[in-house]
Amino acid sequence: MFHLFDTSEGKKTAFRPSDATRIGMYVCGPTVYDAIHIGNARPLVVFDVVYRLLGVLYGAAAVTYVRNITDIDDKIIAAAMRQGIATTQLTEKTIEQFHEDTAALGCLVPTFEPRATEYISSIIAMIERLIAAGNAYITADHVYFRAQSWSDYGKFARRSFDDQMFGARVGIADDKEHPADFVLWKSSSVGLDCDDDAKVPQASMPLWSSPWGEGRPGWHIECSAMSHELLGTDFDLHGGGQDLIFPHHQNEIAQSCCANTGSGFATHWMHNGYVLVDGEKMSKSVGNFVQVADVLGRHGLPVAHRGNLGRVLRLVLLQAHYRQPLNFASAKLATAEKTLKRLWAKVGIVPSSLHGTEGIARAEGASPRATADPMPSWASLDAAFLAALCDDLNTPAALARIHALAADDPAAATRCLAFLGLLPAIDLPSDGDVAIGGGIAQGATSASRSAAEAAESGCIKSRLAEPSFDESGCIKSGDRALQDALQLAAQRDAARRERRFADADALRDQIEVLGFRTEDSGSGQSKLTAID
RNA sequence: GGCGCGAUGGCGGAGAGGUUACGCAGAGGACUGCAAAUCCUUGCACGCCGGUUCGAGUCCGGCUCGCGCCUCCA
Repeated sequence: MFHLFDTSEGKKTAFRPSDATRIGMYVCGPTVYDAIHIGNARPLVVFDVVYRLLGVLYGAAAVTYVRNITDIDDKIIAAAMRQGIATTQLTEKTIEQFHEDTAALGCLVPTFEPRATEYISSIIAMIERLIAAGNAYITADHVYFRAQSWSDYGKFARRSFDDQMFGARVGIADDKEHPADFVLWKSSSVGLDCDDDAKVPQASMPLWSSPWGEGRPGWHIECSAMSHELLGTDFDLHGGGQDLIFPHHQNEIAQSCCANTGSGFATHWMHNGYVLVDGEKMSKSVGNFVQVADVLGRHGLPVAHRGNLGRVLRLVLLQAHYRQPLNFASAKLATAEKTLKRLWAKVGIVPSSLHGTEGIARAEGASPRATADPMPSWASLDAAFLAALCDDLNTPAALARIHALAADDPAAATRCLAFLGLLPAIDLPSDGDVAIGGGIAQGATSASRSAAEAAESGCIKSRLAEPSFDESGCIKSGDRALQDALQLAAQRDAARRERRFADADALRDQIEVLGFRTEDSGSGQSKLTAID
């Protein structure tokens, strides 16, 4: 049984779905005005593992995973204005980029990925119910949720009205009845709520008509509306970053419980810890963020090569327990890359390269374990591995188990790696909408193909006996440095054969200048590896 | 002011009242013409002060330092 630390209870509890054949899971997705950074990537990866785990425990078909896209927000409007484009143009572009990033990170595609703009009528209906019930009120420019109208307000986030420093960070709008009230709907007359110059209402603002005039929804209401539409009044698990506990999730709960009579909303809540930089929270406003695209090579690489760097970042994110703060540093990527390469080699997977350079690895003697079921069943997964994950998603312990397994049961280790989404994927589909699968089942097929292809492609052999370098067909004809290095490697092989070791060492130095490392194997075969 | 989190070996990072976490780096060995890779072996630890206990990284109390949230945030 899966045990998780439930934010609403403040302790570890058993995950008890109300109906084990219909499990609903909702995770707050991105507001699409800019590419995601590593802090945003953490919940994507963490809850992807939760999704996989629930799929294994209850059956993939039983789990409905909803991860929304917030495509209407004042920051989006402001960013689009700054760039001189329509908001939809910006959101489409950003969503495409987002899908590329999540695919590189090895995340399965959620069951539903609803967009706020597609649920405006549900949002309006919910606001109407809140007004009718006295939980919301209308001012000249806004519709507000009346926080004090719900007696449990603040309970979830453990905050009382009396103890708060209202306006600690942002100013309090003067048409509110109480500082804790929050916006459900903004009329078209209200300017942008953002830091830059576009604070006045703009003609180009996206607008929807409503009983309160033309306007746009507030921030929290869309998640309540979408989860209600797709998962129903009550569902099993709601997740997100710790910074969403208050106010976002508290407000979602308040809205949903008030608008849907008798609702308890989500029964379990999980929140991941922050990604830090030099001990401080990574955030856009501080400017200390690293985008996922930066890690993947700033779009300088073909999509096919970004996947494995995404897997490296995925490993970095899974190496710490999800509730712990994670201090990001590029050195962690280097360490994780080394760890991952070794693990793959140990279980017999040889990806062509983690980087964009034409990588060369020798596949000989290393057979892909693609026969292992890449998205294994409950029964085929190592029990200790599964137990670690079931213990509040202890991925570091699960990874330690994989290391132990790699030595004496590579096939089992490979199944675990596949389950965690840590197999190489050098040929991700570029169209993004397929990513690595439309669900757990497809994800499996695709991951298996990737592993097999990883082992088969991008390899080249240099033999002492017959130095024929293009037999594998993996050499890029246009790659001068590689061709030169291979020539030198042939000469070096000959020199070694003739025991002219001084010449051989000199040749090795020359090859290194070209960017390749020479490695000799005991069987008299040499191999080249691209130096990072 | 309120609420919450963290401190583990050189680094990262689990665990948790008595027994190897694990990874990376280091050391020694095997292998190698030399390297690399690989394999084997190995050293290194629980912020500070008290307390409970036969026994405390682990429980209790206090302290120090760092961080987060209090209506932008994943």
